[in-house]
Amino acid sequence: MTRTEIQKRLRDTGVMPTSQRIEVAELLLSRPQHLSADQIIEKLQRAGSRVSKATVYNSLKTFSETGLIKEINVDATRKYYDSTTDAHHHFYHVETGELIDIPIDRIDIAGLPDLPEGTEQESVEVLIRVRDRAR
Amino acid sequence: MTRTEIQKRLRDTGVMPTSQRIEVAELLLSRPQHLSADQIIEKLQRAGSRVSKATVYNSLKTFSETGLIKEINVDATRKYYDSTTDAHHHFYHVETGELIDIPIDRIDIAGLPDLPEGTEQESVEVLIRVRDRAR
DNA sequence: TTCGTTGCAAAGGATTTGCACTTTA
DNA sequence: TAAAGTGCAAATCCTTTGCAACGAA
Repeated sequence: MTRTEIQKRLRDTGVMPTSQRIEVAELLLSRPQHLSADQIIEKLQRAGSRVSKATVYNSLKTFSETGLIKEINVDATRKYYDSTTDAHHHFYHVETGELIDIPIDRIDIAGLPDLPEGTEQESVEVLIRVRDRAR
Repeated sequence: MTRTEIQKRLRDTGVMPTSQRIEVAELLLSRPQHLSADQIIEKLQRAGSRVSKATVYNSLKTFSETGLIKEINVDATRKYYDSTTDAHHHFYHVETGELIDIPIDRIDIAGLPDLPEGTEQESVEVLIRVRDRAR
C-alpha cells in the first residue's frame, strides 16, 4: 500500500492524513500483521521517526474507531492491532504472544446457538491457543 | 458447592484453604459466572467480608494457576474469571460486558487448519460478539 | 518456631488525558 | 486564524509486589 493510497484511505474515513498518522498507518498496513502499540513505537523509532508515544496511541485509537485496523484482545496486558480488518480467525501462541491469521473460510462452524434475546451478532471469532510441542 | 467441598478442592490442588481463599472461592464457584476482580471485591465487601484487595488478586492468580478457575481476556481493560473450567465457548455482549457460556458440544467446528509447525493445541475457543439489536 | 498468608501502601505497566504549542485548511 | 493534531508529562486504571505483622501447623 503506497503513501498515496494510505492518504486516500485516511481521508475516505474522515481522518486527517497528517504525516505522523501516515507513518503509523504505513508501518501497520504494509502487510498483514499484529503489533502492540509498544512494538509500533519501537519500530518507528528504530526507523528514525520522531512520532511521540501519545500520538501513536491516539492514532491507533482513531484508526480502530474508523475501522482502518482492528483491536485484538487476547493478552490481558496489552492490546494488539491487526492490519487485516476482514473477519478471520487466529492462532495464538501463548508463549511467544505471536498471532497468526486463519482465513475465514478455512474453518467451518456449524450449529451456532440462538443469540441471546434482543441481541444481534457482531462477529464470530475462533481463537486457537497453541504452545511449543512438549519434548 | 459447600464450604467443605471447597476446602477439599483447594487442598487437592495444593492450595492452603485459608478463610480468605475460601470466601473468594465460595463466591466465585457458587454458580457458573464471569466476574472481574473488582466485581468480586465489591461483592465481598457488600457481604461484610474484610478480605483485602491484594488478597483477592493473589487468590485469583493462585486459583487460575492451579486450574480452579479460568482467566478470560476479551476486554482489554480488565480480566474476567470464569468459574467454569471445562472447555466451552462464549457470547460476549460488547455493550454490557456480559459473558454467556455456550456448551462445547453446542457448536460444531470442522476443518481446523494444521497447527503452526512445532506447536500443539492448548484450546479452541469461539467468541460470538453481540450487541443490542438496533431498534 | 517456622513458613506460608495477609494487607497495606507503594510500585508497575499500558493507555489516556490536560494543555500549550504547532500545523493545516 | 480557527480547528485539528502533536507531544510532553502527569494522571489513571488494573494488577503486582515489598514487607512487616499474622496465623496455622
